[in-house]
Amino acid sequence: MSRWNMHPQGSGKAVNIKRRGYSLSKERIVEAAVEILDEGGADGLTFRSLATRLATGPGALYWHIHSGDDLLVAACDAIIARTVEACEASAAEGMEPQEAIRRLSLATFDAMDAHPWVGSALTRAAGQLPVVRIVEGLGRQIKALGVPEEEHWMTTSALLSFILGVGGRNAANGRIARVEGLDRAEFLEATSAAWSQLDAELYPFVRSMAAPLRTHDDRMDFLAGIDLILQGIASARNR
Amino acid sequence: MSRWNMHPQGSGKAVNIKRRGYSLSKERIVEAAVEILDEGGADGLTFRSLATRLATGPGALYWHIHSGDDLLVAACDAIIARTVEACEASAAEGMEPQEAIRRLSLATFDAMDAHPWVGSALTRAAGQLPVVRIVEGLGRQIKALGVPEEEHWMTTSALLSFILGVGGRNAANGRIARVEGLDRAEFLEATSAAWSQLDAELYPFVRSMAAPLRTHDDRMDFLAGIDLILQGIASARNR
DNA sequence: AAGCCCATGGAACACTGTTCCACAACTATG
DNA sequence: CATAGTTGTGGAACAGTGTTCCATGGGCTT
Repeated sequence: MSRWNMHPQGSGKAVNIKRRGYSLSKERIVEAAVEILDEGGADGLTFRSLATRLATGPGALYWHIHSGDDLLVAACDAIIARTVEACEASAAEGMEPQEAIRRLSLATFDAMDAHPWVGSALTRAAGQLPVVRIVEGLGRQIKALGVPEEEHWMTTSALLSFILGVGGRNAANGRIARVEGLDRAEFLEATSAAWSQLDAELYPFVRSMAAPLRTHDDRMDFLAGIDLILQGIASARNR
Repeated sequence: MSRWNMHPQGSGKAVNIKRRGYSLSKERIVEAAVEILDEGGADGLTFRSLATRLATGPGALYWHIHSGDDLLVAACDAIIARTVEACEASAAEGMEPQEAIRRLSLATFDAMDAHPWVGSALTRAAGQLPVVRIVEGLGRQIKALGVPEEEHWMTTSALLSFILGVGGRNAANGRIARVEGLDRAEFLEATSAAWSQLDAELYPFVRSMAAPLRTHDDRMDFLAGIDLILQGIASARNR
């Protein structure tokens, strides 16, 4: 049931300083978790590594956090919350819905690019707060776009799936590259090399993508994908 | 480096019967892995459970499989290979590219629906054989659609991201439901209930989606999303 | 028949998430 | 001010994981 609790801070009462010079709190734990995730990816975050960084034992963490999933969702939400907030704060008054969707999507992409673990965490946090924040931002604009009500969910869901799909893919790439000890360029180079050696009869298209893969721009492709969907929405309206 | 090996069967020479009445082989191991995955989800597959089912020890498996990732990718490919193959076999001669894309996408969706673990495995197998199979199928049709060459990768990638996004999301839902001990209907009910209790000021849109969420059809929404992208592609061509 | 090598499967290692509990530190009460 | 109670702590222990290692067995070649 705790999975369905949408309010990550709990009752959030003030806590006093304890023996270690500062006390544990969900905020402080999540903050440390984000640092570890940024440094070592999702595989680097364990209750041991987190406890070590906070100079405590694993058991103490469970007083504030109910499970590993809970921790990951909270860390994810720490990033997404500030991303969505910053995006809304900088939104102009009379902005076109399409432009607002582009901005929110790009902001999410950039957040997942800066913190690759967010991509996979978001997928695993289906229905949880961080996803809710994004859906809310997208959905309002879909509504403003004049999409018929019975298509609100389908349309929003399509955008969300695309965004999470890209994020998940990038996260997976990052994870593999990290395990393999490669940086992004080397990883693309390796994939490209593997693709160019595929059977020419069976995989002509993928082979022909080996070269473009090396130089393509993830961010531009992402935005182009968003525009594809937005155009699809627009053309569905004008029929 | 083994990660880049695109040929899952290795040299694949015939193997003779050994002491257990039948010998281990990558095919047989993968077959057992798929059974375990179908029964218990991704969390149910461990080298121990697999070894037990095959009446051997974990060490023996490593002679045929190089790592857990390797195992998951091979299992995933076993499903995707036959899915793509069946789809191509049933494709009519003069079929419209759009229709071919719809069919391949739906076939992939249905495969991920029948084997929910495939959704997450596919994401983690970025650039590997199973993804290559899907990209090849999509890409050919994109080409047939007359999309300009410099947009081939972006367009194919957009479709792929959407498909993997949906699959990943469904897989995550399934995983959570399994952990929580819920079936699909109960899971949707729980999510819907949680959404309807969100702050009305902060999340009006998500709240309004609580009801539709309960009755929506994943498969129809998926297909509608594909059509959105296809329409986007078409309208980009006619400008 | 001897030797060889592929393949096997069990033990061991270093890790994981999670639970448990003795105990410390702060708060409220008599 | 002493005492009792509550909240929080952190280390130990449990059951499990992926992976490596290696003594041993089976079948093939010479």
